[in-house]
Amino acid sequence: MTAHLQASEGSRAVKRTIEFIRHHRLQKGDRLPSERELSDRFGVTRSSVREALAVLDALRLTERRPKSGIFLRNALEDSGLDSLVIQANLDLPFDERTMRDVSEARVIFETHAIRLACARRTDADLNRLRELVANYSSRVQAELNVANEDVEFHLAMAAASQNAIIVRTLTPLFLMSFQWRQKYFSSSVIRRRSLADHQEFVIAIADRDDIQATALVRKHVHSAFDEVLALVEGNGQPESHNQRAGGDE
Amino acid sequence: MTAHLQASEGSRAVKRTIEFIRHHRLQKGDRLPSERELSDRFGVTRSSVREALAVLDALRLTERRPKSGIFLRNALEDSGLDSLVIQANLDLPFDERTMRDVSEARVIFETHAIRLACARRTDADLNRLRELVANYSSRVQAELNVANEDVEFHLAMAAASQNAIIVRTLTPLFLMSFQWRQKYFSSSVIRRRSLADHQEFVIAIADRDDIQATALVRKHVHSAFDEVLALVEGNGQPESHNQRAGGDE
DNA sequence: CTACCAATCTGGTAGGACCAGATTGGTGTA
DNA sequence: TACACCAATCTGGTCCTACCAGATTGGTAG
Repeated sequence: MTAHLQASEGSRAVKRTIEFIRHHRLQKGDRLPSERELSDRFGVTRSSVREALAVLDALRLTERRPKSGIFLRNALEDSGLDSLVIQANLDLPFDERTMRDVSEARVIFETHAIRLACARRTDADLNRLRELVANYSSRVQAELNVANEDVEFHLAMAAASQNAIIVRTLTPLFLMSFQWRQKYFSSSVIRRRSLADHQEFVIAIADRDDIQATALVRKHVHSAFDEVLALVEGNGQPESHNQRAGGDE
Repeated sequence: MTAHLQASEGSRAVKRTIEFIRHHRLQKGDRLPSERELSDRFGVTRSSVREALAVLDALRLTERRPKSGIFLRNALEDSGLDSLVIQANLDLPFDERTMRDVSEARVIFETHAIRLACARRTDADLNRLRELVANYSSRVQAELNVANEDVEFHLAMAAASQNAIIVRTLTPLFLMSFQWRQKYFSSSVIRRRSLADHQEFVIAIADRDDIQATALVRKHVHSAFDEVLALVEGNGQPESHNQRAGGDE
């Protein structure tokens, strides 16, 4: 449901193009090879390349100038958050700096989301959170992975802030870390600890206790980040790595 | 440089598809017409439709299931922030609720960005901010629009937080409001007031005075939001409006 | 050295073709 | 009547070819 089981040629082209940009250290304003050359280089049709470029355009990474060429609008590091989700889905690695920034941003954003949730949450929000915790709990007892359910719960908390933009901001931060999350929750101990945290979250939000709630965020996210950082350690830098980038097939 | 002067068929197809989703009130899980039907309906080639769908896929709005169909992955309101930028570029309107959420989110995010900037800003950051203010000032005196320069300055402040994710989060919030910004800064009085604010920002950041800096954010953004809301007032709700949706040309 | 023009290159768009799995509706059987 | 099965149809995925017209460029004439 989350991972693209069989990557389409379009997705491949996106990945290859991003790798190309990284490999050649292209900077803002630099020009990419023409569509025809990229299609040769990647071994796919120009149609597929064009689909990929449409995506990169939407992510504000490239700019296609008619009758002229394809140019880098922003450095890879300056594109939108959604591009991080895509890079994650394509198994492109992140550097530690990015992960650290994501963690910090998540604490900040989620802290405020929770604070607002404490002030504005409706009874419906509360019921939904309780449902999610119940479901989470049953999955934990069944020794199932709860990576999806964890995201669901945290987004539901964010939704209780009644601010859709905050939810839409947190979403990519969760999605881009889905793979780490998957590994993270493979531990039964961690699943149980996480469940306990979630239960505390619900209590705090029910009591509108934003002091307790925000403290929980810090604890919850930081402990998770430490674990994840240990897991991902040694996965490789963003530069010059060829992780499963062998032949065309 | 910002607005696409002549929309490509691919962009048109994106716009038409979003309008289709809105018009038919499609919800998460609903199925869209086939590519071939959309291409008929929009009067463009399937290639163009496919480019558009690739974009909508990247924005996590749709999901293409091979040999089956195109389905809505999320409601329009739940897609990523980048989709808001695209909607803004396509002249698709936002409802007041969204604008209010954006304003609130911007205050929250930017407040934290400034706080971090006060703590972490380097001398280089400070120099850059001063350069930008100088440029801003000269443009104000020349009675030029400073919509671009305003975004530049605020993003530079965010960059001084040394957290790239925060910058990448604020970017779409600025970009999606570029049109309002354009109108907003058409007033000479507002340009001067904004310049004064910016100068105060630099002083606060130079002194690492996060109390003053965060207070400035609130004042700066709120006053701007009020003005903008007045400007946009009566632009129409997100439903059933046909703002310049007449003939094909 | 400069001005100018034509060959070339580039993105944009159209249209057609084939593949193979998903879907569906009708048929024949129990 | 109800169910199982199969073939026609539909769908997304990919490839290929062909034009168009503006941007670019390299060589040539002045």
